[in-house]
Amino acid sequence: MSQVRVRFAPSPTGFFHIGSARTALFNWLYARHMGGKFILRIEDTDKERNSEAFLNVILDSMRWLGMDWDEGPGMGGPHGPYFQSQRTELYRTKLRELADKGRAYEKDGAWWLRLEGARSRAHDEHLKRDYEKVDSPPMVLDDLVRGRVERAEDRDFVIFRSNGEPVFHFVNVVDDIEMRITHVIRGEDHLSNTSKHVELFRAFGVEPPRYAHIPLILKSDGPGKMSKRDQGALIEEYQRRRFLPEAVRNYLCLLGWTPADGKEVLPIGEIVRQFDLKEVHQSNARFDERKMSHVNAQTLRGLPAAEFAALARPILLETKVIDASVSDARLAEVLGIVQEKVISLEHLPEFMGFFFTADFKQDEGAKANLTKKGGDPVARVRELLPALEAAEWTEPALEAAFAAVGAANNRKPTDYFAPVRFGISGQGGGPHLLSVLRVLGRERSLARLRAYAS
RNA sequence: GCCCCCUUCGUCUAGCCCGGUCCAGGACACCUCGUUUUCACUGAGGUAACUGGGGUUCGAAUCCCCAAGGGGGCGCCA
Repeated sequence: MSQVRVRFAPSPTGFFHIGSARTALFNWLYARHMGGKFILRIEDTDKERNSEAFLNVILDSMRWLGMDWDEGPGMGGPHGPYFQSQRTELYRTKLRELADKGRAYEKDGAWWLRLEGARSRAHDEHLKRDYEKVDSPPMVLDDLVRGRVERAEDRDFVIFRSNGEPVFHFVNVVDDIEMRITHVIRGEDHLSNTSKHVELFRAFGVEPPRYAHIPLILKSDGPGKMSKRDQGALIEEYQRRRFLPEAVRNYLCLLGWTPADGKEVLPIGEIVRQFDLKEVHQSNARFDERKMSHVNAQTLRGLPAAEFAALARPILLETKVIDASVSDARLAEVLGIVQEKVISLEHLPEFMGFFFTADFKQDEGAKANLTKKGGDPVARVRELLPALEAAEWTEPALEAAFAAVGAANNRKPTDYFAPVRFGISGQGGGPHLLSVLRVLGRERSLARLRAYAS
């Protein structure tokens, strides 16, 4: 069997949404799994909306998600150019080829594909009354994910507009032929178009590729498939919100495909190894950002500390939580207790800002919670302070101090936890309190608690 | 209107091809309890589904038919 060649063929509209990303991803996965080629072809035939900036939206997101292409923009390749806008001469040549064969004809200034046999609706006036069903064997498509699908194309259709430009179906097929595409993996919204495409392949006398129509991604709330306008539909949003690209990619894989062993968070190499079109689902999936967040959090936790630090430092610098003077060692100390609790890099600044400044914000919700519980947090801190001041600054010793004060005041040690946390960080949650105290350090911790208690 | 595809917990799904091991398993979310914090961590539990109706069969989530629901396509858009 010859080498697998798949392509992703977006049109640069200025958006790169999650559905396109998933289609690209499945193509990429299949190419990598099969040791084939992944081709990126830009369908920029629509001159109205076509610019370098729009193209870059796509290329940036592709790179961010780690989908590298073997042929296409910036890569070249033996079947270029990879921009349809540069292939217009080819399309004219191919149209002429069909016309010469009698498979294309002109009508109203446009060019139409003539279907074979009785199905062709010639433009003769007397046939124009339209629609009498023509008995013809349906096209049988053996789709790699949907199995046997039957559909008959029963009317001629336009392949070249009267303005001289070819239509999508035509260029798509011509390019797939020229680029030797072996498998077409695309959204189910193209399933009904496939009969047109197969007709075109046959008209050219070329064996059609194998098709795999993958399920669509539905919007998380209302009806219908996800569109550019929906919340969370654009890849760049997740980039901006500092999701890990590998986590977004991982989640996208889960929309329409399931790892055999049920382990959902896994490295891309493992996904490439396991992925197969035969296991792609047939039904549409609803997008769920909460699950994607979960995948993100899990992935974050699994990162080696050095890698986590390399991601965190620029974010903390940018948000002025730290400045360049903060050493790697100090940062590592703080990140060490933060990494397993935080769910997104986006939250890092607010989550750990208090380690680097005493001038932190007080969380109103947490504050309300403190008093709602009935106790007086300031009084608790006052009761505790002497014991902390006397304690050796290690977690076991601090723990013992909490216990002793609790016992002396007939309280649970944990009654002191929330007030202390709030006093030193202004927050209601965070890493384990004893480790926060340890990492924050004795002087800073005590100073903040004294200030809080007064 | 015509055509095509799909249909298991709220959501993502396993199981369906090769009917009994499924009073349906996992994950997210939610709830409860625990972990020396109220937490986004972590641990243990819990609520929750085979769209409906007919068949076939000793037996159906699994096979067949119909209906309903959902999605998509029907353009000189891509």
